[in-house]
Amino acid sequence: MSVITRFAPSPTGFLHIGGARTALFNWLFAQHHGGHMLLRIEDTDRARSTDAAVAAIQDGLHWLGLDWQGEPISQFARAGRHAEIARQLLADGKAYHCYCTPSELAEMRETAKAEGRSLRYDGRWRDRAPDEAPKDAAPVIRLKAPQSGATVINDLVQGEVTVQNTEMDDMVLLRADGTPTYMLAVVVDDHDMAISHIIRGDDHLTNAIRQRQIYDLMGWTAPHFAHIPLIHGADGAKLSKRHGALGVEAYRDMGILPAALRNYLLRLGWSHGDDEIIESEQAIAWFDLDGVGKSAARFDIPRLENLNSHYIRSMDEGELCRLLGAQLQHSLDRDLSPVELDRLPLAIGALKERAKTLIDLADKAQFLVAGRPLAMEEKAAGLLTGDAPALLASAHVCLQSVAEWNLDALTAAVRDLAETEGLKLGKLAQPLRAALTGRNASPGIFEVLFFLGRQESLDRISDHMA
RNA sequence: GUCCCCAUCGUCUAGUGGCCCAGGACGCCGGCCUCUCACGCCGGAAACAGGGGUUCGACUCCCCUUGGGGACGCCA
Repeated sequence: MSVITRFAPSPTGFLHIGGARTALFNWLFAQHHGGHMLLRIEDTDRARSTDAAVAAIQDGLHWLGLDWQGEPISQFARAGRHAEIARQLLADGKAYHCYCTPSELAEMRETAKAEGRSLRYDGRWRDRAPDEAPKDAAPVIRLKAPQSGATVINDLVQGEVTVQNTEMDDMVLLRADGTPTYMLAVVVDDHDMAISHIIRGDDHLTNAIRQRQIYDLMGWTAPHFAHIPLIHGADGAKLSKRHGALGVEAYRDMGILPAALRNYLLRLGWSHGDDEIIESEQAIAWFDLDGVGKSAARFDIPRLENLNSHYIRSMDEGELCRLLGAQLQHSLDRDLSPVELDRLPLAIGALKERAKTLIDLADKAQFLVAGRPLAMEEKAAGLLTGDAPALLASAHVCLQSVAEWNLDALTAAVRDLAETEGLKLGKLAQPLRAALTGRNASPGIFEVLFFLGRQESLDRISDHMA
């Protein structure tokens, strides 16, 4: 049997981080087994579905590097097929018309709550004769669910889950307006699309029991279920808007790399021994459902940033330069000059060791594109007091005479100067750093001189010498 | 309220009855390296929710309690 999974978001917003992980697991599982993933948009709630959300979800998936087979499938477009199944169930005596009004149902729930029972529909139309139906009311179609025994699913993550049928009511399949409910639509679509494995959040666990009843009554073989635990916010509560960054594009904007987010999301709820750094190719080879844990995980930004810094350091430098250039242009709100552009590949190796995010990287590259006179940070300004200006004047003279502006020559020149002045290197390096970068922390001072070039370096030094 | 699920360091987790007075990673603390900041390296503090069983032996199996989460819509 070939493996076909599906990612089935409802288009009511961006690609939620939890949804992203669900998509990743579906994708990985399909890839691992040589199958493929389908994308189905659960848009049967017309009032809440938007095209913008559909686009945002696809963008998010693309950015994350997850692909699916064929065109996205609109669930709403298949409403006719769903209704057909509902009518078939009705004709077979496995479903029935129910004429309860919304207020009647609300009342039912309240009474049940007051009496401490579960909030279920009481099945009052289940066995009524058709001629008792009110003339002017449109009915819904409800499933005639089994009333005794139990319904069981063998979940690939959660194990065997059993619910007594007395705990469940007759769910609505088709609304009074003839449109299908989610519960019916998922089952029909998953069946028609030949989905072999349903991998989704465990908030759907009890839904799986209800869906199982439909499969059984239709005489269909149910797919394998795998309900993965939810992701919680850093405070342990359910992830919500109050926790800030939620959509994958928010992480992109924070300067997180797709590879890092993938690795992070993978390790949230799934493990392979003590392995931490797992790139996609390895993940595909290793991923399986038995590595998925059963308990919810909290989202931890420092951990994500740590992984991100790893991927920043290990990614192709040319590609990283391109990302850095784009980020710099964005924050500067101007194009980079050819001279500035040329500094990027020189400095990228030193810069990437120090960055946790792309934003961070651009910030640390700031001195490469800053105009004179340099804006001084407070701690840098402090390094330029006392005999620093005089020291810088000596440095200016010394550096002016450097024949070849390369790392070796610059290292030798600065070290020699420190020695002749009788100073520890730090005494000279810090004022130089301040003058050259406007900060008290940067890549090594010889490198900074090299990246900036002779003219720019001398100019920046002269701005602060006595 | 009813039903379902879950429970190892602050966080993510390894652990499938003896290999565990519990291992790794992030974070944190200390040190080394050092022109600063990072990187890297070395070291440290830090957990089996509680109580009963089962067993020669429980982190591992069973039960209860507690705590957390989820579901109870003509939403998905």
